Amino acid sequence: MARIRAHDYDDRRRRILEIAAALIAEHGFDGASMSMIAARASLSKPGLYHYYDSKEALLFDILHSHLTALRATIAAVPGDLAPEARLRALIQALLAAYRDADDRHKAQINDLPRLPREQQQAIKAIERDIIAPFREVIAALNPRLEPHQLTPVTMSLFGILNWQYTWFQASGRMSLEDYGELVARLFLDGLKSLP
Amino acid sequence: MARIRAHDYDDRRRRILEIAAALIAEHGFDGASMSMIAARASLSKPGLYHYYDSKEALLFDILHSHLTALRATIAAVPGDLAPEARLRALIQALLAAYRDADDRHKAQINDLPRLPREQQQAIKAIERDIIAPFREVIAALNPRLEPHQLTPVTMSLFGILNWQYTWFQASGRMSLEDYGELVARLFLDGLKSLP
DNA sequence: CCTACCGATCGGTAGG
DNA sequence: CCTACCGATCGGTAGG
Repeated sequence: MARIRAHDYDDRRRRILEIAAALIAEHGFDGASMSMIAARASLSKPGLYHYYDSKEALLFDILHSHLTALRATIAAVPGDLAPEARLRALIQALLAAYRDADDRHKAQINDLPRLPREQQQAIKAIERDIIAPFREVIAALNPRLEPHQLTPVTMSLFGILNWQYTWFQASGRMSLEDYGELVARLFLDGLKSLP
Repeated sequence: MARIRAHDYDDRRRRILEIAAALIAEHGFDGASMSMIAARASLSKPGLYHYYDSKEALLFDILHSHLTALRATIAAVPGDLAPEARLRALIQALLAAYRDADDRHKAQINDLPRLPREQQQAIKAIERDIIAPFREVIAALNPRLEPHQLTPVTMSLFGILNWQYTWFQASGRMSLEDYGELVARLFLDGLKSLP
């Protein structure tokens, strides 16, 4: 028989996830203890374990929910745009989804290897789903690119986008949308002149 | 009185540093224990502490020696080249220095926040020395760029270069030099057409 | 330079 | 008897 759960169980779980992501981003997966996470969530440690069976399950949920949301955002970008407009829209969608997700993004980059192999592969499969639309529109934008160049070119764009969290300041003189437009121009004009 | 040290003290220390960088890259700073590092280096734990006074000192030496070497490589790039040739040379120099330095690079990206504030700032100062020549040549290549655009454009290039370790396979069909040339073309042609 | 340890804290779970 | 926790402590291991 199914357990009865508090009516706000899902909300509480989500709140714990966000608190844990912030602490893991700050201290690393091993440095952020379940005690710290529990304390920050105003829970006892057994109370925390009521929501997540293990520290590993918590990390998996952080990464899985983050990447699932990114994938949904990318999948929602209209497919019938012209290639150039579509790449702009994909770049803006990804940057917008990264907004306020620095903690999860950092956990993804730093702590994915802390998960067991099968869970890592589940996460990496979602990463590939996110990359695929970019790869396809890049191939459409420059048909001269040879297959073995497509991954390096696509990953160059992801380098730009995934590195942004290390230096971008929302308080600076450039908005994230402006940066998306800058990246789109930089990359599109460079791409056109390849190889 | 100064202790007498083994004639190969510095070599042994360097070997420990490389072993430690590999283990920290694999397991994270907190996940790589001093016992693991000692065992891998065929040392007892107190033996390891003969070479490094603390785990923190070991991490600092990994990052400091890595970034000092990068800075020297960048500083050795001729200053009298034309801007376009100079940017190509800077890109190739940085990628060449990253070769076989994935462990140190990963430690830099993931574990810098594990150091105390002052040591972090010492490392970040070297990072700025590495970035500065890129910034200057980018400004020379496109004088239309406004000051507040210079950091985003420069960091876009560093995103490309610093992300490379996550996907690049030396065994693939593209060499690191070829990738450097691809990045130079992509970035230079994009840069010219900004803003 | 070793074995043998320490104070503390880890992730996880017992009884109530 | 249930769920939803608590205070206390488990076996192991961390850095030193």
